[in-house]
Amino acid sequence: MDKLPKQYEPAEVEKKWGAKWIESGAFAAADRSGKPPYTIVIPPPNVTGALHIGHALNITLQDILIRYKRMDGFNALWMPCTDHAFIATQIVVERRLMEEKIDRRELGREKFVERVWEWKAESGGTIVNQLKSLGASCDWDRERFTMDEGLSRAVREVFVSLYEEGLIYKGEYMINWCPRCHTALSDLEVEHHERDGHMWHIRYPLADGDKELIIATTRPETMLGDTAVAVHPDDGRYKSFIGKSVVLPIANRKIPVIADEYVDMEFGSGALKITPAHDPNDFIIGERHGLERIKVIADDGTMSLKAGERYAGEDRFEARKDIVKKLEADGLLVRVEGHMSAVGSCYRCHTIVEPNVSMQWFVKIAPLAEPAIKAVEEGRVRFIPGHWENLYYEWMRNIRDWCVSRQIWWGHRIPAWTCGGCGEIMVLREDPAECSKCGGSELEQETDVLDTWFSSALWPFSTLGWPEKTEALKTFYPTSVLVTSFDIIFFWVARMIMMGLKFMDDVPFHEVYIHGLIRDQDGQKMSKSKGNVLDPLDLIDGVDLDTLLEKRVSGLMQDHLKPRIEAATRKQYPDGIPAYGADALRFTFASLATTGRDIRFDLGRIEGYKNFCNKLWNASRYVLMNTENPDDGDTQFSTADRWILARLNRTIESVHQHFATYRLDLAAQATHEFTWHEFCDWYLELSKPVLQSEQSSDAEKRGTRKTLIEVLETLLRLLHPLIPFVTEEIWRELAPRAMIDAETIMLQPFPQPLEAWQDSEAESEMNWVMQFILGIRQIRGEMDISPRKPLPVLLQNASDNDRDLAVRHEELLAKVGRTESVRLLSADQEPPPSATALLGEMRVLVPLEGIIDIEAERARLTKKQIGLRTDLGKSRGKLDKPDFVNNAPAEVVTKEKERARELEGQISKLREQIEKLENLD
RNA sequence: GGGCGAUUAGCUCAGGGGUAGAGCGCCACGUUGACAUCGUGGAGGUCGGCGGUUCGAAACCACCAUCGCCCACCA
Repeated sequence: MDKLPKQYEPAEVEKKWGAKWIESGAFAAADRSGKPPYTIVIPPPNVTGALHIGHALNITLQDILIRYKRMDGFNALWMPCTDHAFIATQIVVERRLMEEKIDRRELGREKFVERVWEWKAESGGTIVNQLKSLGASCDWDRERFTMDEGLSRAVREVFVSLYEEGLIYKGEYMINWCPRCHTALSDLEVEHHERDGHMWHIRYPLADGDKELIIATTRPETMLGDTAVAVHPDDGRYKSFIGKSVVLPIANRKIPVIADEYVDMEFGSGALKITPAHDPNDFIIGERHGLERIKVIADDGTMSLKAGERYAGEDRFEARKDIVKKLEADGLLVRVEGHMSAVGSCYRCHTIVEPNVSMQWFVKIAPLAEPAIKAVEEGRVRFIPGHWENLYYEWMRNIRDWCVSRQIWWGHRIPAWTCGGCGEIMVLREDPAECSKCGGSELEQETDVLDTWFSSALWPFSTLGWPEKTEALKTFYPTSVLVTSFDIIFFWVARMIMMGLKFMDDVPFHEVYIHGLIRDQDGQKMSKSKGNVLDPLDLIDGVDLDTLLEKRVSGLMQDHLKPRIEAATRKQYPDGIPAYGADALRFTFASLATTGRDIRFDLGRIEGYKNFCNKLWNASRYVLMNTENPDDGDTQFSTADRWILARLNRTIESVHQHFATYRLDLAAQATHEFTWHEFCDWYLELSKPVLQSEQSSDAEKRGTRKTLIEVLETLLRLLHPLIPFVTEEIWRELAPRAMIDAETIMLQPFPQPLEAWQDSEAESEMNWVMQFILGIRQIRGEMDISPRKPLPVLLQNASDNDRDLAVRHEELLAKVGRTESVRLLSADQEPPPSATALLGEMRVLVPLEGIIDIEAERARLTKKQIGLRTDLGKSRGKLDKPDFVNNAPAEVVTKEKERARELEGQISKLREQIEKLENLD
């Protein structure tokens, strides 16, 4: 076989098949067998750069499922897409512009957006290449981008319909404002982190008289915007204050003391400053009491003119310091204490967000949430694992209106126009030429864009052509399963369910398979700023240390982290990362995709699975070498032949089951176990005596050759979804020997269990052979006998069945177990001193003379005996208890009794054997 | 303040009311015509703690501890 090198080299094979598959059109959805459609829509990766290893996991799991279903005959569609990821992408491009010393504002909106499109082309290309390297069998001809024409039309259609229905409204409300990104954020886009802060206690003197209220605050700078102080109406301490005024320090404004039940009497002094323009609660209280909203912090995070000349233009955190100083100087600061509080920050740039009152667009969400909750309750959408449903319910039942407008440039522009003449606001499907009310032509389009998740929410149907009633939409909606990680259940999954139900009148998918998040070896979440990200391509192709270092420290927001990241990287990958190949990476992902939440990525495992690919490769070389000249004469199948088919059959059954329950880890485990430990370790070894022996007939040889081909060919198909490249490469060589003429394994049927392969008789017979050989090996291994030395073996107390099997499998025992001879002892024959293995009631004896250290054998048997005694003790302990015998199921009791009896038998046989050895001294 | 998850061999993780598992690592032996990216054998765990249910718990229940995560307007 000069064609197949001794070692599997993934690089070339993967490159070759990656290209061929795409050319062949095998990835395209097609009704090939009349089975129903099976659809997965990809969670669209952001066009912010390259995919990290978490994406690679997500992609791999989907590809495994889609390849499985495609082979299984379904009309399998995997929709590829990328997401414009508004803020994230805008930040990336802004940063690149900064490197060129260009400010986005100087460039202007139009030019800036052009630059983003350029970036999108580059980044989108990188991503698609990464996907292809992983073997992702997306239907590439259908590839979409959230901002392409069709999807943008869908966005607009949805926006306008919701507006017409009154489910979208514009208004001035409290929102989260990112002073760096200069945009509103939805509640979800704000991350809360506990931070060390302070609580300042400040005197607010009453306007009349010498009394005062003590106010506690964590944000003194907002006091400049206070328009009231609130106390609880039932608070005896302050009843007399209600309706009076206090003088707001520094600002020297009079503000009223109001009563509101929101105030917690127990907390602090029981008096609360009210800043309706900069605190969500105060905003609500302010609405209740008709309070003025004074916006003292401007959109860029500096103090506004309304904060007074002294502070205007000063950064909000600087102003905080200055205000505290001033209060202290004026004797108005009572005390300061340390205080931990959860501070919100922008999920993209981590700037601390400012609660701000602002004119924004909102989606009225409750009417959409209700049916979405019901869909999950009724099981029309099922989460896997199921406990994620709790999280979904929790959020959906407390959901608040969704702020969807963003003050940035990159994204779907809101289709609303304001007439300069009459002020009419129009929300339209088509760009208007004139005002619908006054006919004026001075129309100004809304500058805001939509939350990126607005378009993602439509993804399952917008990508299939909606609002057109396309054939694709009819065929593939609702999709089958959504594969994603838990962190976007709210952002994306919930919103897709809501929008799908609203606009398609059906759920967008039936199942949501939630997989874990990949963490690094220390359990840390992978992130660019931690410098612990891994590029899937670096695992596939390998990377040297210098390149890896360069990748990890370039484009870092915080330079001071560089040395630490460098040191950690050098320590963990002193020689860079070797090339493992895509199959090894995929198999690793599959085997790590357990039900838990986190996945610690462990290089040890990927190395093991690279070896697995090599093992399969070499097993295949063996099969190919031994099946070169097939002929179609008579065949006779050995027990081993029947056994391996029976084992294969069981493996196929379990793989189907594991795929159905999304336990790809178990599917990987089952195939790994079969391939390595049954097919390679046993069957290939058992096939050698047959193929190499002069004694075996041509029919027997044909039987074994045929089985080798049949098992391997089936196994390749079974493994293909997990490790597509290496299986395809081998399969192409092997297929002609299996009389299969086809271009690709990808479209071959996925193996099905066959009744004809079931064979429990062969399984128990082979079990005997294997136990026999294992016994001999154990003696060999523990007695330090060379594996090459053939051993004479004597059988004592053999049953008829034992005799039968020993004769029938003499050849296997000789070649695989390396026995020199196997002789039966009759009942009255006294065996020579021997090393012993037990096989049921039979003793397998290896005469010691000249071979074995008697003392060592005695020690070995004694040790074994102690182990068995411990087990027997436990077993008897159970059987001696009447409670057990009376209450446990009869079946269990019987089994336990049998077990005890067997242990007793084995112990006594060992004892006799030990005694014999002792008598030799 | 609510909620979720995890805790099993040195490491990474499966499992699951009746005999404690895998891979890697470790020790010993071994270049037999698929594979040294390998083979054979071996060592290694009172399954986080304390109770409860049960004939029987590592598994089920309650509580606790540790770690991780999500949600949350107590200033």
